[in-house]
Amino acid sequence: MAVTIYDVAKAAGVGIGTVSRVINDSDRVSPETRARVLAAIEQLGYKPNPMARNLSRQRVRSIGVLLSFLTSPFQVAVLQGIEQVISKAGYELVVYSIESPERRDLVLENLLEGLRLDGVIAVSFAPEEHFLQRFRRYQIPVVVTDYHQEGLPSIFVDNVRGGRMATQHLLELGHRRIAYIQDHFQRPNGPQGNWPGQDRRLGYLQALEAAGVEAEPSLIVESQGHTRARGAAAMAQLLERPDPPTAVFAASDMLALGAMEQIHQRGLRVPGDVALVGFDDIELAAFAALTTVRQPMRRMGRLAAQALVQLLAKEPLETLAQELPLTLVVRESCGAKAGLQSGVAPSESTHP
Amino acid sequence: MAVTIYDVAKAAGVGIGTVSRVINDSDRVSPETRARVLAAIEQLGYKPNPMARNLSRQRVRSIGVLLSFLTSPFQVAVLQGIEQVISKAGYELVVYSIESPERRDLVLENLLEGLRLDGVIAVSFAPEEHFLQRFRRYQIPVVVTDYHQEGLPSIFVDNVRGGRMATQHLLELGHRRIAYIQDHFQRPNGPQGNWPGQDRRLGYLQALEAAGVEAEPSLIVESQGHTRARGAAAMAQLLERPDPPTAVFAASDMLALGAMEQIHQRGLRVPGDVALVGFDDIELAAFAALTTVRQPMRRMGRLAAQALVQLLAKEPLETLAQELPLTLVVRESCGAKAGLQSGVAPSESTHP
DNA sequence: CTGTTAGCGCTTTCAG
DNA sequence: CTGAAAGCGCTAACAG
Repeated sequence: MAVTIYDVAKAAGVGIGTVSRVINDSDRVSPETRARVLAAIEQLGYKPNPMARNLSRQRVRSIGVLLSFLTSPFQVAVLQGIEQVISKAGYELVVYSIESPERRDLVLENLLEGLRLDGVIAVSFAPEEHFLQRFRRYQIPVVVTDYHQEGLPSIFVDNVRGGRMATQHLLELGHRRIAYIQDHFQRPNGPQGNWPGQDRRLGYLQALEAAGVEAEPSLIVESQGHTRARGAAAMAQLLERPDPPTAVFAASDMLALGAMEQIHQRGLRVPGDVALVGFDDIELAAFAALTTVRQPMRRMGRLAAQALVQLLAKEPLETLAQELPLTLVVRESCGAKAGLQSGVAPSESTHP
Repeated sequence: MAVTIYDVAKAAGVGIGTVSRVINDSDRVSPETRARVLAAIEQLGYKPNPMARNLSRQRVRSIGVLLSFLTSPFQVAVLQGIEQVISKAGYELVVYSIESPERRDLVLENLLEGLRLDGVIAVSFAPEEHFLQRFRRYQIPVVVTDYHQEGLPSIFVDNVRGGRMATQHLLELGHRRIAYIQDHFQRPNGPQGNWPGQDRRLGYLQALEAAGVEAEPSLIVESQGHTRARGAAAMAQLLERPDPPTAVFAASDMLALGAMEQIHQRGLRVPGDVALVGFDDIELAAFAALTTVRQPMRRMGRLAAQALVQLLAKEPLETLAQELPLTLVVRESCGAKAGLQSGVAPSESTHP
């Protein structure tokens, strides 16, 4: 096999304990000894074996990210932010994709029983309390993004406010019959039973009420997940009504874009016939000239990863809850004016 | 600590070797003994410790994916395909993002010295021979996607043909001054020194030649990487010429979309003033109504992962090289006709 | 078929 | 400060 700590010890004429101390450069070792050991390491080309290390330490120096990977560009953007920070901090990034809420517990279970990760980032949901307890027992910090969980380090936006912003925008445009396309999950994403889409709906309702517009329950359509197909289906449902809405707020850009397709397919135009507002500001949104509420997605990921890295370094966090700002991005739809709009910068541009 | 193999052995009244055999259910153990052990396992809630296992086996039951993650939707799509298969096969998915070719060797180095992965998938490049040798020595299979490497399991498309398809399409439309926007890397992605973008250029040149059109070297513009900004810059360069091209073939959709933005920004239209063809057929392409050459991205990932899983199961591969088909997807640009086009189905739709 | 015995390579007490 | 020794929990020979 490869060169081990024993070889180094022998070569340096010290005990393996000393070598261990040197490579973990924490403990006190006399400068001379250290130098000798370092020389031996250098000369032998010694590399500590991570697996042995893991077994001893009961940790693997890698962090897990839980997300419904295949579903949403939003989550991919968050992941990108996470990756930036994590890899720089020298951790491995293990990605767990969860297709359905049902699979979530299974994945969490495996994750707890499996290789012990150093930390976990949950995207768009918070693990249930009994899982959190176990993570705590194993001393595995958990950070949550896109979801505000009391008592847990969370990076999030004010989705209620976001829902208000979107709806207010439509109200200001003069719309009164405003529909909401919500992402619907079978069960809540966290103990509180609320999730971003639900908070956005709350904001939507608040805005309507503030404007003195009575909310019509049938104008709230639920679609399973954030795909274009779902958005299109929801929109179709709305357009087939005898009294279709004049404006639609969708819980995500993907849903909104699906809705937009549907609108165009019926020969209608955005915003001429139906006004549309999305949520997230994914890259696609700029291309489709979709008006939307922008979340700082990559930043969310970066901050979450930074918080985790800090936690792992035993540094205390200044704040458990970090709220990030939302921005309403108003664009003119492609349907309204020929040509691709590029008046508004695409979300966070890729930095070189 | 948790319950170990010793506890199980004691409870079942057998030796740890037997327990080990049972949990690795490979060897011959008498049915009764097995039943007793299984009962003890069940009763004690025993879970094998992956880290101890790793150390013993010198393997970690996880596969690494190397890609330039932040850069391209194409690679994310491939990753999605990989994830589907890998997680189902019970492996962990470790993502390594490589921002620049220079970092590549560093990552490979760490990967070889670090936790031993069971297998590796390289997206859009092939590790150099000396790395491959080391992987071979460690018995870590390597599969390559989006790149054809002799002697290595590769999933790929015929990029030369793709380049030809795109260019022929433009030629058939009557264009003669056709530019090519290439992704340029500082150095080749593999021993052969060719990479998808270069092969596409080759196809471009072949098509021109076959049509009796003399290629003009200055119409080939190189841009670093696959971002919209790069595409826009390249397009700007082309449009500022006294004799701009009437058509442009870009090495990727991202580059093409950047080009499209630039074209629109100058008040020109696609394809009216400048015809445009991209490559990949990422989801954005459908929205921008971009004509493009479609690659089966997710399938690429799935096949690569399947090949790797097979290799890890010591099953021989039927074929080392798997070529996947390309499709020319013709769309009308948003600039040509108002309204979002949805005549052509978006690439692979997300399955429920 | 099955128990025993060595490791795997490192971390971490625990005495010096 | 440093060496020796005891694991970490499991796999894999090796004798029965």
